[in-house]
Amino acid sequence: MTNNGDSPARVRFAPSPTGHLHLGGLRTALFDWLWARKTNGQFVLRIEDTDRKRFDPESLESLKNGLRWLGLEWDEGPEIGGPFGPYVQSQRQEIYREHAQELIDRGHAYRCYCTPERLASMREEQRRAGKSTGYDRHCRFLSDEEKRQRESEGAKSVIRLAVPLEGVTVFNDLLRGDIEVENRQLQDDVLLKADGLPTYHLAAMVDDKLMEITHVLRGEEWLATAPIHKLIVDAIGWEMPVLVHLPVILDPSGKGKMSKRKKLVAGKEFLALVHEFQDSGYLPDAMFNFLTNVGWNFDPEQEVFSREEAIERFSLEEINPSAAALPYEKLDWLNGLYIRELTPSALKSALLPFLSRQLGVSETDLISDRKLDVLIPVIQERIKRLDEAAGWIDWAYQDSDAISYPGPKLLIGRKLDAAQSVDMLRSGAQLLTEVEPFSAKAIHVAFREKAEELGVKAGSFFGPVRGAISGKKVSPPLFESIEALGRQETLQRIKHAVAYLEAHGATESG
RNA sequence: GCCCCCAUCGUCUAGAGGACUAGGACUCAGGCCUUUCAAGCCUGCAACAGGGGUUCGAAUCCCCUUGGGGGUACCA
Repeated sequence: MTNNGDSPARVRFAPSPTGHLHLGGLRTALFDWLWARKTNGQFVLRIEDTDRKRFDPESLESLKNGLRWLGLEWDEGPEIGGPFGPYVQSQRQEIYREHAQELIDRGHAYRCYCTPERLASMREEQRRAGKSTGYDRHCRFLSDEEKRQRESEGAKSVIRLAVPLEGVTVFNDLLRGDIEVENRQLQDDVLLKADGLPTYHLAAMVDDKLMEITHVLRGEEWLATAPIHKLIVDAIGWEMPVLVHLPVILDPSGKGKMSKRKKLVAGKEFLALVHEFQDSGYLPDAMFNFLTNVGWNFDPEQEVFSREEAIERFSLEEINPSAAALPYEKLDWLNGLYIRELTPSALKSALLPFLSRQLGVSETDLISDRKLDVLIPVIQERIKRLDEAAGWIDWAYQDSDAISYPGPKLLIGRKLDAAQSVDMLRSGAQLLTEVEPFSAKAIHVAFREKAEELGVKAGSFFGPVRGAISGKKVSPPLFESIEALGRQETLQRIKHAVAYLEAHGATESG
Protein backbone atom coordinates (compact mmCIF):
# COMPACT_ATOMS: atom_id res chain seq x y z
CA MET A 1 0.00 0.00 0.00
CA THR A 2 2.80 2.36 0.79
CA ASN A 3 4.55 3.77 -2.18
CA ASN A 4 8.21 3.92 -1.35
CA GLY A 5 9.15 6.22 -4.10
CA ASP A 6 9.88 4.06 -7.04
CA SER A 7 6.59 3.84 -8.86
CA PRO A 8 5.33 7.13 -10.27
CA ALA A 9 2.82 8.77 -7.97
CA ARG A 10 -0.05 10.97 -8.97
CA VAL A 11 -0.63 13.68 -6.41
CA ARG A 12 -2.92 16.65 -6.47
CA PHE A 13 -3.08 20.05 -4.90
CA ALA A 14 -6.75 20.90 -4.61
CA PRO A 15 -7.28 24.36 -3.21
CA SER A 16 -10.61 26.07 -3.08
CA PRO A 17 -10.56 29.55 -4.54
CA THR A 18 -11.92 31.41 -1.56
CA GLY A 19 -9.06 33.78 -0.88
CA HIS A 20 -5.37 34.31 -1.14
CA LEU A 21 -3.00 31.38 -0.85
CA HIS A 22 -1.24 31.24 2.47
CA LEU A 23 1.93 29.52 3.53
CA GLY A 24 0.19 26.46 4.88
CA GLY A 25 -1.37 25.80 1.51
CA LEU A 26 1.86 26.50 -0.26
CA ARG A 27 3.66 24.00 1.95
CA THR A 28 1.08 21.34 1.07
CA ALA A 29 1.58 22.07 -2.61
CA LEU A 30 5.33 21.94 -2.13
CA PHE A 31 5.21 18.50 -0.57
CA ASP A 32 2.86 17.35 -3.33
CA TRP A 33 5.27 18.62 -5.94
CA LEU A 34 8.29 17.12 -4.21
CA TRP A 35 6.66 13.71 -4.12
CA ALA A 36 5.57 13.88 -7.75
CA ARG A 37 9.06 14.86 -8.85
CA LYS A 38 10.71 12.33 -6.59
CA THR A 39 8.70 9.49 -8.09
CA ASN A 40 8.68 10.86 -11.61
CA GLY A 41 4.94 11.08 -11.29
CA GLN A 42 2.46 13.88 -11.93
CA PHE A 43 1.53 16.92 -9.93
CA VAL A 44 -2.08 17.78 -10.62
CA LEU A 45 -3.74 21.09 -9.85
CA ARG A 46 -7.46 20.84 -9.27
CA ILE A 47 -9.73 23.71 -8.37
CA GLU A 48 -12.39 22.90 -5.81
CA ASP A 49 -14.86 25.67 -6.44
CA THR A 50 -18.01 24.03 -5.16
CA ASP A 51 -18.84 26.71 -2.64
CA ARG A 52 -20.59 29.39 -4.58
CA LYS A 53 -21.01 31.62 -1.57
CA ARG A 54 -17.34 31.85 -0.74
CA PHE A 55 -16.03 31.83 -4.29
CA ASP A 56 -13.60 34.65 -5.01
CA PRO A 57 -12.63 34.92 -8.69
CA GLU A 58 -9.44 36.80 -7.90
CA SER A 59 -8.08 34.08 -5.72
CA LEU A 60 -7.55 31.77 -8.66
CA GLU A 61 -4.85 34.05 -10.04
CA SER A 62 -3.36 34.42 -6.60
CA LEU A 63 -3.20 30.65 -6.31
CA LYS A 64 -1.51 30.12 -9.62
CA ASN A 65 0.89 33.00 -9.06
CA GLY A 66 1.91 31.62 -5.71
CA LEU A 67 2.65 28.19 -7.09
CA ARG A 68 4.59 29.55 -10.02
CA TRP A 69 6.51 31.94 -7.81
CA LEU A 70 7.84 29.01 -5.81
CA GLY A 71 8.52 27.11 -8.99
CA LEU A 72 5.83 24.47 -8.52
CA GLU A 73 4.70 23.92 -12.08
CA TRP A 74 1.78 21.55 -12.38
CA ASP A 75 1.66 18.77 -14.94
CA GLU A 76 -2.10 18.74 -15.33
CA GLY A 77 -4.70 21.30 -14.43
CA PRO A 78 -6.15 24.65 -15.37
CA GLU A 79 -4.55 26.39 -18.36
CA ILE A 80 -2.65 23.31 -19.47
CA GLY A 81 -5.33 20.63 -19.35
CA GLY A 82 -4.52 16.95 -19.24
CA PRO A 83 -6.09 13.55 -19.81
CA PHE A 84 -8.36 13.67 -16.76
CA GLY A 85 -10.00 17.06 -17.18
CA PRO A 86 -11.79 19.21 -16.62
CA TYR A 87 -9.79 20.14 -13.53
CA VAL A 88 -12.31 22.59 -12.18
CA GLN A 89 -15.01 20.98 -10.10
CA SER A 90 -17.78 23.34 -11.09
CA GLN A 91 -17.40 21.92 -14.59
CA ARG A 92 -17.86 18.36 -13.38
CA GLN A 93 -21.28 18.59 -11.75
CA GLU A 94 -22.83 15.82 -13.77
CA ILE A 95 -20.19 13.36 -12.64
CA TYR A 96 -20.89 14.00 -8.97
CA ARG A 97 -24.63 13.81 -9.46
CA GLU A 98 -24.31 10.41 -11.07
CA HIS A 99 -22.23 9.07 -8.24
CA ALA A 100 -24.58 10.48 -5.64
CA GLN A 101 -27.47 8.79 -7.38
CA GLU A 102 -25.56 5.55 -7.51
CA LEU A 103 -25.03 5.79 -3.79
CA ILE A 104 -28.76 6.24 -3.27
CA ASP A 105 -29.52 3.30 -5.51
CA ARG A 106 -27.25 1.12 -3.48
CA GLY A 107 -28.75 2.25 -0.20
CA HIS A 108 -25.72 4.17 0.97
CA ALA A 109 -27.26 7.59 0.67
CA TYR A 110 -30.66 9.22 0.87
CA ARG A 111 -32.51 12.39 0.07
CA CYS A 112 -33.05 14.78 2.91
CA TYR A 113 -35.78 17.41 2.78
CA CYS A 114 -34.97 19.18 5.99
CA THR A 115 -34.88 22.93 5.70
CA PRO A 116 -31.97 24.97 6.96
CA GLU A 117 -34.38 26.42 9.49
CA ARG A 118 -35.27 23.03 10.87
CA LEU A 119 -31.61 22.08 11.09
CA ALA A 120 -30.80 25.27 12.91
CA SER A 121 -33.52 24.83 15.49
CA MET A 122 -32.60 21.18 15.88
CA ARG A 123 -29.04 22.17 16.69
CA GLU A 124 -30.24 24.86 19.02
CA GLU A 125 -32.29 22.32 20.95
CA GLN A 126 -29.41 19.89 21.09
CA ARG A 127 -27.17 22.58 22.45
CA ARG A 128 -29.72 23.60 25.04
CA ALA A 129 -30.03 20.01 26.15
CA GLY A 130 -26.27 19.81 26.46
CA LYS A 131 -26.10 17.13 23.83
CA SER A 132 -23.62 17.07 20.98
CA THR A 133 -24.95 18.52 17.77
CA GLY A 134 -25.52 16.54 14.63
CA TYR A 135 -28.14 15.68 12.11
CA ASP A 136 -30.89 13.61 13.70
CA ARG A 137 -31.38 11.50 10.56
CA HIS A 138 -34.97 12.61 10.35
CA CYS A 139 -35.25 11.93 6.62
CA ARG A 140 -33.28 8.72 6.59
CA PHE A 141 -36.26 6.69 7.68
CA LEU A 142 -39.02 8.42 5.77
CA SER A 143 -41.54 6.05 4.28
CA ASP A 144 -41.94 5.88 0.51
CA GLU A 145 -45.25 7.55 1.01
CA GLU A 146 -43.68 10.48 2.84
CA LYS A 147 -40.95 10.79 0.26
CA ARG A 148 -43.48 10.96 -2.57
CA GLN A 149 -45.37 13.55 -0.63
CA ARG A 150 -42.28 15.79 -0.23
CA GLU A 151 -41.34 15.40 -3.86
CA SER A 152 -44.83 16.32 -5.05
CA GLU A 153 -44.70 19.38 -2.84
CA GLY A 154 -41.58 20.30 -4.77
CA ALA A 155 -39.49 20.30 -1.61
CA LYS A 156 -35.81 21.00 -2.09
CA SER A 157 -33.53 18.22 -1.06
CA VAL A 158 -29.93 17.35 -0.44
CA ILE A 159 -28.32 13.94 -0.60
CA ARG A 160 -26.83 12.62 2.60
CA LEU A 161 -24.52 9.72 3.27
CA ALA A 162 -26.20 6.89 5.21
CA VAL A 163 -23.52 6.17 7.77
CA PRO A 164 -23.74 2.68 9.29
CA LEU A 165 -25.45 2.95 12.66
CA GLU A 166 -23.07 0.55 14.33
CA GLY A 167 -19.54 -0.74 14.02
CA VAL A 168 -16.30 1.07 13.44
CA THR A 169 -14.61 2.56 10.43
CA VAL A 170 -10.89 2.09 10.08
CA PHE A 171 -8.70 4.07 7.76
CA ASN A 172 -4.99 4.42 7.42
CA ASP A 173 -2.89 7.52 7.62
CA LEU A 174 0.65 7.01 6.41
CA LEU A 175 2.11 9.01 9.28
CA ARG A 176 -0.18 7.85 12.05
CA GLY A 177 -1.10 4.31 11.15
CA ASP A 178 -4.59 2.84 11.42
CA ILE A 179 -7.16 5.08 13.02
CA GLU A 180 -10.45 3.68 14.26
CA VAL A 181 -13.61 5.66 14.73
CA GLU A 182 -16.93 4.39 15.96
CA ASN A 183 -19.61 4.91 13.37
CA ARG A 184 -22.00 6.36 15.91
CA GLN A 185 -19.61 9.31 16.22
CA LEU A 186 -20.09 10.06 12.54
CA GLN A 187 -22.68 12.25 10.86
CA ASP A 188 -24.88 11.62 7.86
CA ASP A 189 -22.98 14.34 6.05
CA VAL A 190 -24.33 16.08 3.00
CA LEU A 191 -22.89 14.77 -0.26
CA LEU A 192 -24.83 16.84 -2.75
CA LYS A 193 -26.16 20.24 -1.84
CA ALA A 194 -29.54 21.67 -2.74
CA ASP A 195 -27.94 23.73 -5.49
CA GLY A 196 -26.80 20.53 -7.15
CA LEU A 197 -23.15 21.04 -6.33
CA PRO A 198 -21.27 18.43 -4.33
CA THR A 199 -19.62 18.96 -0.99
CA TYR A 200 -15.91 18.34 -0.61
CA HIS A 201 -16.54 14.84 0.73
CA LEU A 202 -18.11 13.57 -2.46
CA ALA A 203 -16.27 15.69 -5.00
CA ALA A 204 -12.80 15.00 -3.70
CA MET A 205 -13.33 11.26 -3.42
CA VAL A 206 -14.81 10.99 -6.88
CA ASP A 207 -12.14 13.13 -8.48
CA ASP A 208 -9.27 11.48 -6.70
CA LYS A 209 -10.48 8.17 -8.05
CA LEU A 210 -11.26 9.37 -11.56
CA MET A 211 -8.00 11.27 -11.81
CA GLU A 212 -6.16 8.21 -10.57
CA ILE A 213 -4.61 9.98 -7.64
CA THR A 214 -2.36 7.62 -5.68
CA HIS A 215 -1.40 9.83 -2.74
CA VAL A 216 -3.53 12.41 -1.01
CA LEU A 217 -1.55 15.00 0.92
CA ARG A 218 -3.81 17.40 2.76
CA GLY A 219 -4.00 19.41 5.92
CA GLU A 220 -4.56 17.73 9.23
CA GLU A 221 -7.90 19.49 9.52
CA TRP A 222 -9.19 16.74 7.23
CA LEU A 223 -8.25 13.95 9.58
CA ALA A 224 -11.57 14.05 11.39
CA THR A 225 -13.54 13.61 8.19
CA ALA A 226 -11.37 10.85 6.78
CA PRO A 227 -13.74 8.13 8.09
CA ILE A 228 -16.52 9.70 6.03
CA HIS A 229 -14.29 9.57 3.01
CA LYS A 230 -13.46 5.95 3.67
CA LEU A 231 -17.17 5.16 3.95
CA ILE A 232 -17.90 6.89 0.65
CA VAL A 233 -15.09 5.14 -1.15
CA ASP A 234 -16.10 1.78 0.31
CA ALA A 235 -19.72 2.33 -0.64
CA ILE A 236 -18.84 2.88 -4.25
CA GLY A 237 -16.49 -0.05 -4.14
CA TRP A 238 -13.22 1.75 -4.66
CA GLU A 239 -9.85 1.67 -2.90
CA MET A 240 -8.55 4.52 -0.80
CA PRO A 241 -5.49 6.36 -2.01
CA VAL A 242 -2.58 6.65 0.43
CA LEU A 243 -3.58 9.30 2.94
CA VAL A 244 -1.02 11.69 4.37
CA HIS A 245 -2.38 14.32 6.70
CA LEU A 246 0.14 17.11 6.90
CA PRO A 247 0.61 18.77 10.27
CA VAL A 248 -1.07 22.14 10.57
CA ILE A 249 1.05 25.22 10.59
CA LEU A 250 0.55 27.17 13.76
CA ASP A 251 0.49 30.88 14.34
CA PRO A 252 3.89 32.36 15.18
CA SER A 253 2.63 32.53 18.73
CA GLY A 254 2.29 28.77 18.65
CA LYS A 255 -1.37 29.11 19.49
CA GLY A 256 -3.89 28.00 16.94
CA LYS A 257 -3.85 27.38 13.24
CA MET A 258 -2.25 30.07 11.14
CA SER A 259 -4.88 32.35 9.76
CA LYS A 260 -4.82 34.53 6.72
CA ARG A 261 -4.98 37.60 8.88
CA LYS A 262 -1.77 39.31 9.81
CA LYS A 263 -0.89 38.60 13.37
CA LEU A 264 0.91 40.77 15.82
CA VAL A 265 3.17 38.74 18.04
CA ALA A 266 5.49 40.44 20.50
CA GLY A 267 4.85 43.71 18.71
CA LYS A 268 5.98 42.34 15.37
CA GLU A 269 3.77 41.75 12.40
CA PHE A 270 3.95 38.31 10.88
CA LEU A 271 3.04 37.59 7.32
CA ALA A 272 0.88 34.67 6.26
CA LEU A 273 -0.08 35.14 2.63
CA VAL A 274 2.19 34.09 -0.18
CA HIS A 275 1.93 37.39 -2.03
CA GLU A 276 2.94 39.25 1.10
CA PHE A 277 6.17 37.32 1.24
CA GLN A 278 6.63 38.03 -2.43
CA ASP A 279 6.09 41.75 -1.88
CA SER A 280 8.47 41.84 1.05
CA GLY A 281 11.32 40.54 -1.01
CA TYR A 282 11.70 36.94 -0.06
CA LEU A 283 13.44 34.89 -2.72
CA PRO A 284 11.61 31.85 -4.09
CA ASP A 285 14.67 29.67 -3.59
CA ALA A 286 14.96 30.72 0.03
CA MET A 287 11.26 30.11 0.61
CA PHE A 288 11.51 26.72 -1.02
CA ASN A 289 14.44 25.77 1.20
CA PHE A 290 12.68 27.12 4.26
CA LEU A 291 9.30 25.49 3.74
CA THR A 292 10.79 22.14 2.86
CA ASN A 293 12.28 22.00 6.32
CA VAL A 294 9.05 22.60 8.19
CA GLY A 295 7.36 19.28 8.88
CA TRP A 296 10.13 17.44 7.13
CA ASN A 297 13.87 17.62 7.55
CA PHE A 298 16.41 17.48 4.78
CA ASP A 299 19.38 16.74 7.02
CA PRO A 300 19.92 17.80 10.61
CA GLU A 301 23.47 18.85 9.76
CA GLN A 302 22.71 20.71 6.54
CA GLU A 303 20.35 23.65 6.48
CA VAL A 304 20.94 24.84 2.95
CA PHE A 305 20.19 22.67 -0.05
CA SER A 306 19.02 22.86 -3.61
CA ARG A 307 15.73 21.79 -5.12
CA GLU A 308 17.41 18.84 -6.77
CA GLU A 309 18.86 17.67 -3.48
CA ALA A 310 15.46 18.03 -1.81
CA ILE A 311 13.76 15.98 -4.51
CA GLU A 312 16.42 13.33 -4.22
CA ARG A 313 15.96 12.89 -0.47
CA PHE A 314 12.31 13.65 0.08
CA SER A 315 10.18 10.95 1.55
CA LEU A 316 6.62 10.83 2.83
CA GLU A 317 7.27 8.54 5.79
CA GLU A 318 9.71 11.01 7.30
CA ILE A 319 7.14 13.75 7.60
CA ASN A 320 6.70 14.80 11.19
CA PRO A 321 3.05 14.52 12.27
CA SER A 322 3.16 17.20 14.94
CA ALA A 323 2.02 20.74 14.33
CA ALA A 324 4.68 23.39 13.89
CA ALA A 325 4.97 27.15 14.06
CA LEU A 326 6.95 28.78 11.30
CA PRO A 327 10.42 29.89 12.41
CA TYR A 328 10.29 33.31 10.79
CA GLU A 329 13.72 34.36 12.00
CA LYS A 330 15.20 31.40 10.26
CA LEU A 331 13.44 32.45 7.05
CA ASP A 332 15.06 35.86 7.29
CA TRP A 333 18.45 34.32 7.91
CA LEU A 334 18.04 31.95 4.98
CA ASN A 335 16.81 34.71 2.72
CA GLY A 336 19.85 36.81 3.59
CA LEU A 337 22.01 33.84 2.76
CA TYR A 338 20.39 33.38 -0.62
CA ILE A 339 20.64 37.09 -1.33
CA ARG A 340 24.36 36.98 -0.65
CA GLU A 341 24.76 34.10 -3.06
CA LEU A 342 23.24 36.07 -5.92
CA THR A 343 25.53 37.66 -8.50
CA PRO A 344 25.37 41.47 -8.27
CA SER A 345 23.58 41.66 -11.58
CA ALA A 346 21.01 39.06 -10.53
CA LEU A 347 20.47 40.98 -7.31
CA LYS A 348 20.10 44.18 -9.28
CA SER A 349 17.32 42.82 -11.42
CA ALA A 350 15.61 41.29 -8.40
CA LEU A 351 15.83 44.67 -6.68
CA LEU A 352 14.54 46.75 -9.57
CA PRO A 353 10.81 46.58 -8.83
CA PHE A 354 11.39 47.24 -5.12
CA LEU A 355 13.72 50.17 -5.66
CA SER A 356 11.55 51.64 -8.34
CA ARG A 357 8.52 51.57 -6.09
CA GLN A 358 10.24 52.74 -2.94
CA LEU A 359 12.56 55.33 -4.46
CA GLY A 360 10.09 56.65 -7.01
CA VAL A 361 12.49 56.14 -9.90
CA SER A 362 11.49 54.29 -13.03
CA GLU A 363 13.00 50.89 -13.64
CA THR A 364 14.52 51.96 -16.91
CA ASP A 365 16.32 54.82 -15.19
CA LEU A 366 17.55 52.44 -12.54
CA ILE A 367 18.87 49.92 -15.02
CA SER A 368 21.26 52.47 -16.47
CA ASP A 369 22.05 54.07 -13.14
CA ARG A 370 25.75 53.66 -12.37
CA LYS A 371 25.25 54.38 -8.69
CA LEU A 372 23.48 51.06 -8.29
CA ASP A 373 26.38 49.13 -9.73
CA VAL A 374 28.63 50.51 -7.01
CA LEU A 375 26.14 50.35 -4.18
CA ILE A 376 24.49 46.98 -4.72
CA PRO A 377 27.56 44.86 -4.03
CA VAL A 378 28.08 46.61 -0.71
CA ILE A 379 24.50 46.43 0.51
CA GLN A 380 24.21 42.82 -0.57
CA GLU A 381 25.49 41.47 2.71
CA ARG A 382 23.45 43.96 4.69
CA ILE A 383 19.93 43.08 3.63
CA LYS A 384 17.81 40.12 4.54
CA ARG A 385 14.88 41.07 2.36
CA LEU A 386 14.72 42.88 -0.94
CA ASP A 387 12.51 45.60 0.49
CA GLU A 388 15.30 46.66 2.84
CA ALA A 389 17.58 47.87 0.05
CA ALA A 390 15.90 51.22 -0.46
CA GLY A 391 16.47 52.20 3.14
CA TRP A 392 20.21 51.74 2.62
CA ILE A 393 20.57 53.88 -0.45
CA ASP A 394 17.70 56.34 -0.47
CA TRP A 395 20.06 59.22 0.46
CA ALA A 396 21.82 58.77 -2.88
CA TYR A 397 18.57 59.63 -4.64
CA GLN A 398 17.85 62.85 -2.79
CA ASP A 399 18.99 66.29 -3.83
CA SER A 400 21.92 67.55 -1.85
CA ASP A 401 19.85 70.31 -0.30
CA ALA A 402 17.15 67.80 0.56
CA ILE A 403 19.52 66.02 2.89
CA SER A 404 18.49 67.11 6.33
CA TYR A 405 20.61 66.58 9.36
CA PRO A 406 18.82 65.49 12.52
CA GLY A 407 21.27 67.53 14.57
CA PRO A 408 24.91 68.52 14.74
CA LYS A 409 25.79 65.41 16.63
CA LEU A 410 25.58 63.34 13.45
CA LEU A 411 28.40 65.40 11.94
CA ILE A 412 30.69 65.40 14.92
CA GLY A 413 33.36 62.75 15.05
CA ARG A 414 34.13 60.61 18.02
CA LYS A 415 36.16 62.49 20.64
CA LEU A 416 36.02 65.65 18.58
CA ASP A 417 34.20 68.93 19.02
CA ALA A 418 32.28 70.83 16.37
CA ALA A 419 35.20 72.96 15.26
CA GLN A 420 37.45 69.95 14.88
CA SER A 421 34.78 68.15 12.94
CA VAL A 422 34.52 71.05 10.56
CA ASP A 423 38.22 70.71 10.02
CA MET A 424 37.78 67.05 9.26
CA LEU A 425 35.09 67.77 6.72
CA ARG A 426 37.25 70.39 5.05
CA SER A 427 40.19 68.03 4.92
CA GLY A 428 37.97 65.44 3.36
CA ALA A 429 36.65 67.88 0.81
CA GLN A 430 40.16 68.93 -0.07
CA LEU A 431 41.11 65.31 -0.58
CA LEU A 432 38.12 64.65 -2.74
CA THR A 433 38.77 67.54 -5.07
CA GLU A 434 42.19 66.12 -5.85
CA VAL A 435 41.92 62.35 -5.71
CA GLU A 436 42.31 60.46 -8.99
CA PRO A 437 40.71 58.31 -10.10
CA PHE A 438 37.48 59.00 -8.24
CA SER A 439 37.14 55.42 -7.14
CA ALA A 440 36.37 53.82 -3.80
CA LYS A 441 39.81 52.31 -3.71
CA ALA A 442 41.73 55.52 -4.38
CA ILE A 443 39.53 57.48 -2.02
CA HIS A 444 40.09 54.90 0.66
CA VAL A 445 43.85 55.15 0.36
CA ALA A 446 43.79 58.94 0.41
CA PHE A 447 41.55 59.05 3.50
CA ARG A 448 43.71 56.57 5.34
CA GLU A 449 46.84 58.56 4.70
CA LYS A 450 45.16 61.75 5.72
CA ALA A 451 43.88 60.29 8.96
CA GLU A 452 47.38 59.19 9.84
CA GLU A 453 48.79 62.56 8.92
CA LEU A 454 46.22 64.30 11.11
CA GLY A 455 46.83 61.86 13.89
CA VAL A 456 43.14 60.99 14.32
CA LYS A 457 41.39 57.67 14.40
CA ALA A 458 39.81 56.58 11.17
CA GLY A 459 36.38 56.55 12.76
CA SER A 460 36.70 60.16 13.92
CA PHE A 461 37.58 61.25 10.45
CA PHE A 462 35.15 59.13 8.44
CA GLY A 463 32.15 59.63 10.72
CA PRO A 464 31.46 63.28 9.91
CA VAL A 465 31.85 62.61 6.20
CA ARG A 466 29.45 59.69 6.39
CA GLY A 467 26.91 61.89 8.12
CA ALA A 468 27.46 64.68 5.67
CA ILE A 469 26.76 62.69 2.55
CA SER A 470 24.04 60.35 3.79
CA GLY A 471 22.38 62.22 6.62
CA LYS A 472 22.56 58.97 8.59
CA LYS A 473 24.75 57.49 11.22
CA VAL A 474 24.50 54.04 9.66
CA SER A 475 25.10 53.77 5.94
CA PRO A 476 26.81 51.57 3.39
CA PRO A 477 30.62 51.62 3.36
CA LEU A 478 31.82 55.19 3.01
CA PHE A 479 34.08 55.07 0.01
CA GLU A 480 31.75 53.17 -2.23
CA SER A 481 29.07 55.63 -1.19
CA ILE A 482 31.28 58.54 -2.17
CA GLU A 483 32.17 56.95 -5.48
CA ALA A 484 28.51 56.34 -6.23
CA LEU A 485 27.62 59.93 -5.49
CA GLY A 486 30.37 61.38 -7.63
CA ARG A 487 32.84 64.13 -6.91
CA GLN A 488 30.67 67.12 -7.44
CA GLU A 489 27.69 65.88 -5.47
CA THR A 490 29.87 64.70 -2.60
CA LEU A 491 31.61 68.05 -2.31
CA GLN A 492 28.29 69.80 -2.43
CA ARG A 493 27.00 67.77 0.50
CA ILE A 494 30.14 68.31 2.54
CA LYS A 495 29.80 72.02 1.96
CA HIS A 496 26.24 71.89 3.25
CA ALA A 497 27.33 69.93 6.26
CA VAL A 498 30.06 72.42 7.10
CA ALA A 499 27.61 75.26 6.88
CA TYR A 500 25.17 73.38 9.04
CA LEU A 501 27.79 72.59 11.65
CA GLU A 502 29.00 76.16 11.79
CA ALA A 503 25.47 77.36 12.30
CA HIS A 504 24.30 74.76 14.81
CA GLY A 505 27.34 73.10 16.26
CA ALA A 506 28.82 75.82 18.41
CA THR A 507 27.39 74.51 21.63
CA GLU A 508 27.75 70.86 20.84
CA SER A 509 30.76 68.70 21.21
CA GLY A 510 31.48 65.10 20.56
C1' G B 1 -19.27 18.75 25.94
C1' C B 2 -18.06 14.73 22.49
C1' C B 3 -14.57 12.50 18.80
C1' C B 4 -9.70 12.37 16.70
C1' C B 5 -4.49 13.76 16.45
C1' C B 6 0.07 15.43 18.66
C1' A B 7 4.02 16.11 22.66
C1' U B 8 12.73 16.76 22.51
C1' C B 9 16.16 23.62 23.82
C1' G B 10 12.14 30.11 23.05
C1' U B 11 11.42 28.30 17.60
C1' C B 12 12.46 24.61 13.40
C1' U B 13 14.41 19.87 14.10
C1' A B 14 17.98 14.93 14.68
C1' G B 15 16.95 10.73 17.51
C1' A B 16 13.02 4.51 15.20
C1' G B 17 15.66 0.27 23.31
C1' G B 18 22.24 0.44 24.58
C1' A B 19 26.66 4.69 19.92
C1' C B 20 22.86 10.43 24.52
C1' U B 21 27.57 13.71 28.86
C1' A B 22 20.53 14.23 24.03
C1' G B 23 23.23 16.44 18.04
C1' G B 24 22.35 20.55 14.27
C1' A B 25 20.07 25.32 12.86
C1' C B 26 17.70 30.08 13.98
C1' U B 27 17.29 33.57 17.93
C1' C B 28 19.91 35.54 22.17
C1' A B 29 24.71 36.66 24.98
C1' G B 30 30.06 37.25 24.75
C1' G B 31 34.60 37.54 21.81
C1' C B 32 37.61 38.26 17.24
C1' C B 33 37.57 41.22 12.74
C1' U B 34 36.25 46.31 11.61
C1' U B 35 35.26 53.36 8.76
C1' U B 36 29.18 52.97 10.78
C1' C B 37 26.03 48.82 10.07
C1' A B 38 26.40 44.15 8.36
C1' A B 39 28.77 39.71 6.76
C1' G B 40 32.36 36.09 8.45
C1' C B 41 34.82 33.21 12.33
C1' C B 42 34.94 31.41 17.57
C1' U B 43 32.64 30.54 22.38
C1' G B 44 28.44 30.20 25.42
C1' C B 45 23.07 29.81 27.38
C1' A B 46 19.13 26.44 26.47
C1' A B 47 15.03 20.59 25.92
C1' C B 48 13.39 14.64 26.40
C1' A B 49 5.69 17.79 30.00
C1' G B 50 4.55 14.69 34.70
C1' G B 51 3.59 9.90 36.82
C1' G B 52 3.34 4.77 36.46
C1' G B 53 4.76 0.33 34.00
C1' U B 54 7.68 -3.27 30.32
C1' U B 55 13.11 -4.28 30.06
C1' C B 56 19.53 -5.94 32.35
C1' G B 57 18.76 -1.09 29.96
C1' A B 58 13.77 3.99 27.63
C1' A B 59 13.86 10.44 24.75
C1' U B 60 12.65 5.96 22.07
C1' C B 61 7.51 0.61 23.69
C1' C B 62 2.56 0.50 26.82
C1' C B 63 -0.99 3.03 30.23
C1' C B 64 -2.76 7.32 32.89
C1' U B 65 -2.58 12.54 33.77
C1' U B 66 -1.52 17.24 31.87
C1' G B 67 -0.84 20.45 27.90
C1' G B 68 -1.49 21.79 22.81
C1' G B 69 -3.98 21.21 18.16
C1' G B 70 -7.96 19.73 14.81
C1' G B 71 -13.07 18.48 13.97
C1' U B 72 -18.07 18.81 15.48
C1' A B 73 -21.85 23.34 8.50
C1' C B 74 -26.29 22.38 2.40
C1' C B 75 -17.22 25.61 4.12
C1' A B 76 -13.33 23.62 2.30
